[in-house]
Amino acid sequence: MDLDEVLKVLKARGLNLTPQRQEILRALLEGPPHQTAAEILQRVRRRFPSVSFDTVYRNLHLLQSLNLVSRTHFADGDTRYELCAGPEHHHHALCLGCGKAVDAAFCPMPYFRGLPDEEFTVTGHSFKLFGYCGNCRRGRGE
Amino acid sequence: MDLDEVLKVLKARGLNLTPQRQEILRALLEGPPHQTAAEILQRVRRRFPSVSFDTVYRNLHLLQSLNLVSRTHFADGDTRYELCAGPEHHHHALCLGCGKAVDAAFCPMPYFRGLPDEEFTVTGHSFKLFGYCGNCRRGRGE
DNA sequence: CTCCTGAATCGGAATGGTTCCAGTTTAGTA
DNA sequence: TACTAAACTGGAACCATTCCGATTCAGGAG
Ligand SMILES: [Mn+2]
Ligand SMILES: [Mn+2]
Ligand SMILES: [Zn+2]
Ligand SMILES: [Zn+2]
Repeated sequence: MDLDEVLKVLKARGLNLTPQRQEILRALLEGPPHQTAAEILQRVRRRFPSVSFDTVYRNLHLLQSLNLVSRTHFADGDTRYELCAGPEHHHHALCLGCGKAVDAAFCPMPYFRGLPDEEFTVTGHSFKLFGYCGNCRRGRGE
Repeated sequence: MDLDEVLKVLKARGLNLTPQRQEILRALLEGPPHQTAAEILQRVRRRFPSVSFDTVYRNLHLLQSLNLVSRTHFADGDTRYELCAGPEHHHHALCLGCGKAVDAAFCPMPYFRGLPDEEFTVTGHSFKLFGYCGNCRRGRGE
């Protein structure tokens, strides 16, 4: 997943390549994974000090609608964003001690066989694991 | 799951059985499943018009900590609560059209075999399905 | 029954992440 | 270079939830 690749998608949709928009993408590419909107804003403001929250959110929403960014609600309540390549997806294991997230390879959907007696068309799903990472487990009993 | 049963648990913990607390439980028992905090408050105020949001939230938190109430973040963003009997749990299919939730029997955890290469102790999980119920599917294409 | 005390409640203010908005700037095009 | 739709800005608005100081009350001791 590289910057030019993303820009190509945006251009294909006739979207303007503003400097702010590109800087938000750079923040997602070069910063740590799973950043909050505020963290992304802070990073973007290094180069463009006047960027507003509205701009960050507007672009994150846009990128989500293009399946270029995914949003996850973490354990501590805050919402974090990360780049994702197209329709692919992954899930997370969230540490209740330090709040960090680990990407998890497991996806439950292959095991799902449809709702037994309800008429319902499934278009998406969400799966999360909660627990304690090695560090935090040692910091507590056991 | 009946009122006296819950009250027994509370008493066992030395918690006061205030009228407001009992009325919140009645709202959960007698009202529709998956109510928001505001809906619960509205129902409780029929009998106790001066109950505050603080009281509703405080009690919902308390009941969660006792595994008597579970909280779910629904598709439209609002948070809904329901009674649950002890450590048992279930998951939900959420309609993106009307916002309604259907309880789902499927739980993915029996199929989960641990994180491949990460040291992580799993203590909980979350699973949700998104899609369209029969009604809303008809109201759209297909 | 009355008294006492920690638990619980109340009303209203504060919080914080997100969204809205009116006015201004700008990317892309001809 | 001029035009226009798209995008940006700054700050206000929103709204579910939390916080807080003052007040009331449930349950137990005497
Ligand atoms: Mn991830
Ligand atoms: Mn349910
Ligand atoms: Zn999946
Ligand atoms: Zn489960």
